[in-house]
Amino acid sequence: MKDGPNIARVAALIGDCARADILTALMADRALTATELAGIADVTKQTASTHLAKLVDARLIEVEKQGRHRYFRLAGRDVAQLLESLMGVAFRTGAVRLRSSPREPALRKARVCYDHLAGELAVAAFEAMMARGWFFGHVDEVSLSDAGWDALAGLGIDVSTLQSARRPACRMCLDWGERRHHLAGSVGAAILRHVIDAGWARRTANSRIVVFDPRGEQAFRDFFLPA
Amino acid sequence: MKDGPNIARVAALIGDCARADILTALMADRALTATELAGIADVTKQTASTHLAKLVDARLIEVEKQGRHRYFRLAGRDVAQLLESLMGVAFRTGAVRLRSSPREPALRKARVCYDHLAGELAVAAFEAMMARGWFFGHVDEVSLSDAGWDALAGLGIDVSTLQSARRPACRMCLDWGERRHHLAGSVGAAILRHVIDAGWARRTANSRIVVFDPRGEQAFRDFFLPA
DNA sequence: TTCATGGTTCGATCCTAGCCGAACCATCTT
DNA sequence: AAGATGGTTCGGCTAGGATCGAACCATGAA
Repeated sequence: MKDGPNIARVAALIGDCARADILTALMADRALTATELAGIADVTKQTASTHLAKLVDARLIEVEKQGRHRYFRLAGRDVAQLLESLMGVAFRTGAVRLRSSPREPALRKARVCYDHLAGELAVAAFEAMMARGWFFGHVDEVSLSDAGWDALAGLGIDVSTLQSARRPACRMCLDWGERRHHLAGSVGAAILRHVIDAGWARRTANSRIVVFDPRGEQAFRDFFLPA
Repeated sequence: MKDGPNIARVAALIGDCARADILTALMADRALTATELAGIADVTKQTASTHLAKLVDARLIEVEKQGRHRYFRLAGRDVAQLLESLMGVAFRTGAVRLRSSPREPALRKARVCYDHLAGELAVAAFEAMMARGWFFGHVDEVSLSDAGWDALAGLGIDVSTLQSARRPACRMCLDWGERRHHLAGSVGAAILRHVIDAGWARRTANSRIVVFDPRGEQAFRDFFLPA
């Protein structure tokens, strides 16, 4: 009957509550894992999994594997814009839904990601290190430069002991709070170890939050984020 | 869990094929009656009636009674914008509707696509315009050049009135029959309007076919497809 | 290695919503 | 008035798809 793009297929995908919740969350929260999204949409993991598969298949979202996690994000600007348009219309027509979502500031600031540091501090530190030329390489493959090697030695981190066949020394890891990368790999793990061992911060019992004490945060900033 | 507008409800409304067809037909800025829309969506009157009631209830379309007819139109610019966004995403993701049935030759030659001209003539005209440097830009973003501006002014089309923040003036639209692009956007719509207003061609009642009369086709070719 | 956790696949259930036939109402024509 | 046409409402049928329990695979931790 018609030619042109099939808008019904796309709209129907967004037209399910669970999937709409997922997409909306990805608009605000940047990159999230499948189980997080299942919680947000208030469905089981299985259900979320099938929804996510459909969204990926339709190229509305993209996935990035990282270890046993899968991080999902919107596939492009046009999808975000489409969602905004939808919100505009939904708002004008009075189709509003109210609920609230508290968010943990401490978790956003600094937390553990597997065995390395994540959060605002970690992202800022990584970007500063990059800017100072401590690393070279592309997105997937990053290596420590001589300058980086020396700098870390100044912290007492001996990089030579971290070289291992089993595990890359440096890796970039997508930060779900910031949607930018922070440092992973054995060097990233060594830095977290140093942060804890030097008494700059401590890990909390049953959460991933890393609590810096004021002097520790200052020391961290002095070293990684010089003005 | 979430707050904000309920986008799922709106998206689900558009997510039905019949309703999507109805909305798409209404994008051409013309008010259509219920039975016309039933024909376009290829459903019975009853079915169309319930669909239209839902769309009106959700304030996506508006209705105007006139005698025993009821004329429907889109409820606002935001709805049109939303539909365009949907088309953009649907097009990028390759969700295009296949229709393999043998085509009427008239339909293949010239027809209405939303609110602009499609078909062999439209594709040829667009390619000739490109070749003559009336446009510049990439695939997704095309703009009118000074030469194009002047040329259209020669037809009596004042491009300055077509500039709108809501809608791109020029867009490329894939012609399903030809598998090549023709011109969409407000400039494309203005050209179709001129073709009709100048008496070069007329739209048919219940189909998308555009019928050129011989002299009109000659005038169209003289202007857009000079030898 | 064994265990725990993140994620997927399968099968079955259940329910929504689209669809149409038929009857009905409303408006114009004759 | 009767007839024709545009449009709606009602009831029942049906298909598609959202959902979850359970079992399964993959990866990291102990």
